[in-house]
Amino acid sequence: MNSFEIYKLLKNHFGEVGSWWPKDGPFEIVVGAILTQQSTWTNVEKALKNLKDSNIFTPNDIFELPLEDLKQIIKPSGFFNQKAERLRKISEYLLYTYGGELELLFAKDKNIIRKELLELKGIGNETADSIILYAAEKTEFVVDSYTKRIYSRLKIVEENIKYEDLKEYIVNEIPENLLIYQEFHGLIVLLGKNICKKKNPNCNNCPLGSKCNFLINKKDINHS
DNA sequence: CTCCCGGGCT
DNA sequence: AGCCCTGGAG
Repeated sequence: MNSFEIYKLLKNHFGEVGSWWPKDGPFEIVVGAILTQQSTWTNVEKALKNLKDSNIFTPNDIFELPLEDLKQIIKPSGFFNQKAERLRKISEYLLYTYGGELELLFAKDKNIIRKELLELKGIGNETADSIILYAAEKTEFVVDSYTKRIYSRLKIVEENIKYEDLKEYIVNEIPENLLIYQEFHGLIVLLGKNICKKKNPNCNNCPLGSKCNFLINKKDINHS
């Protein structure tokens, strides 16, 4: 089973997820990408709502906000000490380098954008790719822990495959198309959080169930 | 490998 | 009470 078949099965099961990432402007996507690291989206939404309620919308708004205030505002998303400092640094960078205009950064080639993003503390592979895919809207595929878990349970790749290797593997099996990249990652997240869960996976309702023998393998291990 | 951390789910 | 969450840095 190749990645495009997986995509189609997931889309069939979950339906249209569209571009999936909430789109209230590119900067909010950047902020959301930082806040959602190792945190649930429901908690991120609380933090994003706090930001809106405090009239914080731009890199300038964040940079001018006292750090302690920012920490309190984003607290629900967890890791708030680190995330506040990183958001502040990133806002400062965008402000000084691009006058706060993300479009100036996004006008560059996606490989350049990626390199620049990765130099910022707090932005690693997945966050950089999420920003490029959903905020800059360029065809950069996003891989995450769900993707790794699903692909390794399907026995398609090894469990500890590197980020870049898994990304390369998938990209070579699907059309280079923005909406497909955006949707596929969204569908993988839906599967990973609702069905192919870390503990107690719901294999009975899995759209990939017939192609996957994760539970069977697990039982074999438990019986031996 | 360990720390960072609140909130939701079980 | 314990586990997990759309990671990243040191």
